[in-house]
Amino acid sequence: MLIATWNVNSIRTRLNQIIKWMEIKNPDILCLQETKVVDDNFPLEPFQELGYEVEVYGQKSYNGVAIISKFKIENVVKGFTSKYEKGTPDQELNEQKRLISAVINGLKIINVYVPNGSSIDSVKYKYKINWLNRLSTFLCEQEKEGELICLCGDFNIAPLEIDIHDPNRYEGGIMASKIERDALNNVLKGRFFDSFRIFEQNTGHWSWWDYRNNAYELNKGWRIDHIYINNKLSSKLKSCVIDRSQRENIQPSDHAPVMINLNLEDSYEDYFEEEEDLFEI
DNA sequence: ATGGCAGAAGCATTCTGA
Repeated sequence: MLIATWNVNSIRTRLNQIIKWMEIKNPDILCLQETKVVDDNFPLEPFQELGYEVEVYGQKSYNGVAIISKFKIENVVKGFTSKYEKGTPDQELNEQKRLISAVINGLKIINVYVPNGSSIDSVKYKYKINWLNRLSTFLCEQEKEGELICLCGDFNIAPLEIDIHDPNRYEGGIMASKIERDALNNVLKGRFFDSFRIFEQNTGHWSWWDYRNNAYELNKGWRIDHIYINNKLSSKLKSCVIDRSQRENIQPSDHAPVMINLNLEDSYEDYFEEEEDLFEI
């Protein structure tokens, strides 16, 4: 099963290149961020014509996330589910459409667009940390024994120094500060693993290049788009790649898609569980 | 230290992103 995440920086502007990419790569599940459109104006038909189901959670101009899937999308959750009343922190954190979750083929997909935070002295930075802390409790609420969970999206955080082209210049700043990384690690709690780092330990691999200053041509990038998988899934992970070719499109997104391949069939664990079930009968 | 590039809204220019 192929699962991809892509900050497309406007679904309507990027539609044709996304469709073309899907026809080539044939992902089973595609998680989008920064769709920048209200749900009624999301272009569903091109994806449906390719045989996909679509669930969207967007707003005007900013943010917006979507899950596109070849398989039935179930148990959709939009925003942080909350039993609290208006005026609570949850309401403020849900005003920006940044989280959509669903169950697909028994696999829980959580697609996030983490706030950028602007700069570390900004109120937006506080919002980012608050948002990540709420994501941490959301994830705890979502975790069930034995469940397969994939947490992916644009995290706007370089997890390590090696995820920045010029750490001397950027370490400690926005997307590279200790407080952000601690908040991210508190979300992951040691139970979720960075798919990309299971296969690649070297620097020089980026998922985002600034539109400005010729950053792509100079290969001055950051790795801020991630696919995290929990323990249960890690034994099924076959690959994780960043498709930087999409950053070379005419009028590209500033992000490249990231994709994992999971082998959900024929795993030893599944076989073992089947045997266990038979034994119980 | 600042701006640079891009998209949306909406029609000149501002806001936001990372």
